[in-house]
Amino acid sequence: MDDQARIMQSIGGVSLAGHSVQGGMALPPPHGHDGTDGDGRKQDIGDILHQIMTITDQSLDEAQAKKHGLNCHRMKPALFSVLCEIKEKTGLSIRGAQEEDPPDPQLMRLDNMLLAEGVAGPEKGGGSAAAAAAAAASGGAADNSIEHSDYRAKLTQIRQIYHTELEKYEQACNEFTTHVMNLLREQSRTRPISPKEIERMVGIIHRKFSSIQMQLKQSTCEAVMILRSRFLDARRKRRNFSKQATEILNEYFYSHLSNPYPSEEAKEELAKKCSITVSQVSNWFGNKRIRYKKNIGKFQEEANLYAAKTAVNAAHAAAAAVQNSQANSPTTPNSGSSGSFNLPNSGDMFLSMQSLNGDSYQGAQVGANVQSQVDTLRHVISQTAGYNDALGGNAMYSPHGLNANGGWQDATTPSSVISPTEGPGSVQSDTSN
DNA sequence: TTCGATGATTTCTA
DNA sequence: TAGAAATCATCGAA
Repeated sequence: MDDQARIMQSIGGVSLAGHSVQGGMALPPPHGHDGTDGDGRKQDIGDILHQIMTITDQSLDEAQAKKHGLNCHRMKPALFSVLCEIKEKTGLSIRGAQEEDPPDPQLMRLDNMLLAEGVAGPEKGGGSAAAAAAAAASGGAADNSIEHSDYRAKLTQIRQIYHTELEKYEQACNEFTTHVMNLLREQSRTRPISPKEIERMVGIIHRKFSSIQMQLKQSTCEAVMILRSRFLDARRKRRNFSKQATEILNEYFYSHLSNPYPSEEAKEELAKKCSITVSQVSNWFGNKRIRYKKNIGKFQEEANLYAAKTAVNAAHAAAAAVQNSQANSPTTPNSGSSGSFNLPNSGDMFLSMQSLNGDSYQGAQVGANVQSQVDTLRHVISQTAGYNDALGGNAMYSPHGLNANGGWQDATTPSSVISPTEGPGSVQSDTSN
């Protein structure tokens, strides 16, 4: 029987983890032996194994001394090789089951979401894209910009916490990995630990830490989702438009009552003037049309007010234009551009002014009529608490813009439409009473 | 706290 | 796709 076989026998004799060691092993020749003293070697191996098995029962100093003795033992390299082979074989079967984990789809989803929200990946304005999308959905302007910046600030906060925690985890992971590797390297001198095994151990540690990271990512995603939903919910938190904005919108509405459908350009202009968005202008006109139609009586007073207001403005503009016209070319009052009305609110107003006396305005006649209207209106405004009182039951405006079907008449047929901005004419006759 | 006003959203239609 | 109509949700005055 050769050395190898004898070692096998001995190992088998102590039931070393029940492993049967097969295959050729290149065992180094035992120190100081020529391979003939079989009983002596058997005794040696028996001693070594006995020492190994009883090492836990010994005191630390004693064990250290024994350990040193074992390390120096002539049979140590042979036993070490056997253990290495056993470990290699058992390790392979374990590795086979554990290696090459497919990427976790949940982790991928989390990563993608964090990237999309601007939490993970390079700094790109703290998820400004997401915030902008949400802001666009909300259609807000000034107020939303506040909410937008608030959203960004909170997202930046989440991003900072996420990165700090991630860094902490990575640092802890690296420290722990280094520590374990050092320990394993240290231990590899006394027990068989292959570099592959160390690698595997590192992999296990990394997997453990990435599961912790996943929890962090999950929590971050939840935080972002909550923030996002709160931000989007804020869309419903409306704020009333400023008084000025409402006035501008109302002026347009009542001066275009025959066809209160502003064009895209007009909407943009109004949005600009009112510091709101085009969609808010659209909403406002949508609401206004519906509510006006539903309760015309209720809006009568408002209509009167705005009609008068528009009339005053128009009259001012007209008077100024006439004055200019007269100053520039007294002999030809209606020559050039100054002869025609350049009203701030064109459309109905222009039409109503044209039809004020049945004919279109010309030259000095315009000046006289308009000035008279202005004076009358000024008088009414100064003498009365409000148009309603002054006008009594004689409404200066009646909602002729609506047709029998409840819809607005087509703006392309203004001749059949009596605009509310006929106000000046009506006012003149009404107040003259 | 109530209630009307009002901005926003949703659903439907032409 | 714009607009009508219904509805929701909030604001703000009483």
